[in-house]
Amino acid sequence: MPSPLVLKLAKGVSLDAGDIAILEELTRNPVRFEARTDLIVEGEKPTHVRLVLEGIACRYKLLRRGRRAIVAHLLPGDFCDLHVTILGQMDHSIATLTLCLIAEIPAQKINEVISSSPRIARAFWWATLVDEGTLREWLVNLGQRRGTVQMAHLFCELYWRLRLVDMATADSFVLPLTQEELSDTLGMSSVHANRVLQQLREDTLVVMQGRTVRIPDLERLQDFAEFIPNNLHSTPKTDAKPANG
Amino acid sequence: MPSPLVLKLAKGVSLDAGDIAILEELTRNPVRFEARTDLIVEGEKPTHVRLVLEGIACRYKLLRRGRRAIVAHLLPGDFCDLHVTILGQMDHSIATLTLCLIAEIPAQKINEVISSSPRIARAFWWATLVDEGTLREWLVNLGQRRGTVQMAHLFCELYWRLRLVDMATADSFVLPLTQEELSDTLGMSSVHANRVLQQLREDTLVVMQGRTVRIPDLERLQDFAEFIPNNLHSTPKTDAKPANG
DNA sequence: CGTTAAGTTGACACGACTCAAAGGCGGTGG
DNA sequence: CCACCGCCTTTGAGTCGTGTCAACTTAACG
Repeated sequence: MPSPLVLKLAKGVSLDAGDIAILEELTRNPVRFEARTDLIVEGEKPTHVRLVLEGIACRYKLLRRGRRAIVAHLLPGDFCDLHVTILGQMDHSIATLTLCLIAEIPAQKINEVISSSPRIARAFWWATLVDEGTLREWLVNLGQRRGTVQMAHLFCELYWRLRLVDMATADSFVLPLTQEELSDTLGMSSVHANRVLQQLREDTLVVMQGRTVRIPDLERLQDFAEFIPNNLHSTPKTDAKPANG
Repeated sequence: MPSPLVLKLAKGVSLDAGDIAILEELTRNPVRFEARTDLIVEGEKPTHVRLVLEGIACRYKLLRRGRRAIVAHLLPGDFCDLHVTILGQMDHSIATLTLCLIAEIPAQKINEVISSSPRIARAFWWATLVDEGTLREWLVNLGQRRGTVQMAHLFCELYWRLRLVDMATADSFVLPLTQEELSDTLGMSSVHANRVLQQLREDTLVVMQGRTVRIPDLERLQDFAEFIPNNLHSTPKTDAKPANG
């Protein structure tokens, strides 16, 4: 079974067998982290490049009055700090949200890999740009939409991103986040997150069974959420059929 | 007089005379664009790499109900679309806000420059990471703070970023943006932006004289705004004295 | 079966949006 | 030099979304 890194990068850049072998090699000997564990804390200087193989992690910042802002979700196949070694110190922290398997790759190893294959170098750039695009999408979401639409948009994004690494079925995915964690990413109170979720369920835009989120009508949810799949740069351009069902 | 690109990059990475000459070369023959002109529109595929030399531009997305979300301010020294040629198409548009001088650099030229000097390559990476950090900072600003604090935070950011390219004095800078443009970046109505500005002036956190913003007490404004200069990765680490007064 | 974390509910306060209209300011042309 | 015009800024009033506080219910786990 291919690593999520290969699954993801292959959707943006075409890789040959040699590239894939090199990438798989990077993900050997992952380290296991319990849920809610800091991987690196604001102010530290990262020494390794980290890569999520299993589970969900997040970038976050702590603010006054005990508030926490989650500024990114790190899913399988996502780098935590590719090239951040260039900056003096972390401007945010990274923590696991669920139980995670993380590959820890020496920064030097990354540089070797980049110079060994221009396709891999390109793939890493692509991943960086996709992350940046996601960040802009979040910015629009937080700035311009109200609670229910925000939450719906987040669900659409998670659906497609998880789908990209074969972690979602055609109409559902597992979401192991608490309402408080959702509220920290959308910048709303957890009470309001709860009410927003109730609203979405009442309108049957989503159906929640335990920790799995089912989307009865993806078109309808995406329309409600003003969600444009293209902006993730990794979703099908014309139809909604993913590469690996 | 050095180009803003050199001024900016030199604060993150040490460059030698040869690097500087190469960078200056990139900024020859800029093109002039009137205020409120689209440079590139969502969906297009960029052919050139653009660089702001004078004026202020922005990244933006158009949304339903005629709303516009500004997701980044592009100041002198900022790249518009470094490496975005890797992605299929633009997921946002770029437009000037004021009269601008823009350098248009063939993508191939960028690649040549990067391979000619590892220091320049590093400097470009650094700039990309700084942009990403700014994006995260905006995310926190939009998600977690209320109107007046948001606006104060934006002013702090603009102050330091303009200072970086010698476009701000010790306690003031020129802000040629309308209240509507400010409101589009902070995700609030222009009416509310107006009231928020009145509040800041009443508290003498800022003094506005025409288009110049004066900050009587930077410490006080930054404290009010929860602004942490370090997060721009380009401001002094310990004291608040900039490199070029 | 007790304990703890997560989810749910209600009441109230306030920030922010909307609509609508009036005032200021800088341009342009007569 | 003044009148006009358009764009930006400012104001007011009413509505609605969201935050806060506090208590209660449910689920998870040993």
